Amino acid sequence: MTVEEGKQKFIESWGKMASDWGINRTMAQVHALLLIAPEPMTADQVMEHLNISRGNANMNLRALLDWGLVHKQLKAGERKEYFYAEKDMWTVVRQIMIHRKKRELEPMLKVLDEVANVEATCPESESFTEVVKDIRLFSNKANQTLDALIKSDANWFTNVFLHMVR
Amino acid sequence: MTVEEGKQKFIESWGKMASDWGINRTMAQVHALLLIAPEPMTADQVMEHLNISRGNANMNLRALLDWGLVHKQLKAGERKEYFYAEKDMWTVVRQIMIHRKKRELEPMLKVLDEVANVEATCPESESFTEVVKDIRLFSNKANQTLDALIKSDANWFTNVFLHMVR
DNA sequence: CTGAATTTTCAGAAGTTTTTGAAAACAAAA
DNA sequence: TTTTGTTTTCAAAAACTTCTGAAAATTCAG
Repeated sequence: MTVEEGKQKFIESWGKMASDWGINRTMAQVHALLLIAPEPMTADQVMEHLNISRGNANMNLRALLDWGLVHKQLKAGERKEYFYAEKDMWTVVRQIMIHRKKRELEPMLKVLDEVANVEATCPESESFTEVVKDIRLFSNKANQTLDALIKSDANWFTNVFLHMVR
Repeated sequence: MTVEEGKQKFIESWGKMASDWGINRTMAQVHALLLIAPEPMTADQVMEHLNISRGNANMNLRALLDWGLVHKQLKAGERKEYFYAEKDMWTVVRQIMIHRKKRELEPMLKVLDEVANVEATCPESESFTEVVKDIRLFSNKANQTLDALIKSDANWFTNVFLHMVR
């Protein structure tokens, strides 16, 4: 396999995996492209390399900036913006956790809190309140774990792994 | 809020969250419905409750069985199949981990292995092989952690949490 | 077997998400 | 101020996913 083929394959499969995870395929491909680029790239280079339109490139670069997975670089004397990816995997994962926790886990917790206050009068509702209580407990634990995880450093992962298999 | 409103809200937001995670919204709603149902339900009851077609109900019940999140129950003297949800949250999460690890993480690991063997001749490919090596290390660690996690019991979560915030 | 109840399938319809590309907005240089 | 290079926006088109419903297949009791 040549380097070019390898890059191609990497970008493709990074995009595929991301779309399984509810993340736009193109956004992930742009990320992958910048991850393996030796130098920061312009929007035009991204468009050309991935064969996507200007609008698409712009939107996804913007989203990646917003997620903190890509950064801007301005070169002195140039008007074009250059983009480069955050390459530290631990930081990448942390940014994704922050973003998705806020967007997805927190609203769910809010609903669980609301719904837990249902008057459990009829016996028919027993099952409901019990399941909700259970999920609520679990989700709160997940939320706290994520909080701690986000604050921790790259070694945490290894530490937990060792702790777990021990 | 009445019990009925609560159930409604729960089903809706469970579906919403799932679709953020690349899981079919209806599949998650069927799961939510069965989670809070006091008794096993037939396909007809599911259809009626969620206002979906027979085909849709059938497909999603099938998928849930396949993911191990819902089980079948046959009642003596009845031809209809009854369905009930796996209610233990730890088991639910474990089943999801097993399924997604196989479908999503493992193919990525395979690609990373292949791609890591690219001949790093030109200096241009330095950046590529380095990033790939990094991601590969990280993903393998994640994979091992998941394996251990899948084998472990419900207390693991609490244990790790205590270990982490300590 | 036969026939009624039930489940499964799948082609086309409906719905949703992503992409395009041209026009508008913006920003720096002349 | 005007020109030129660059980024942003957004309505419409394309692509993709999910859902429907009727027909086919299956299952089981009689």
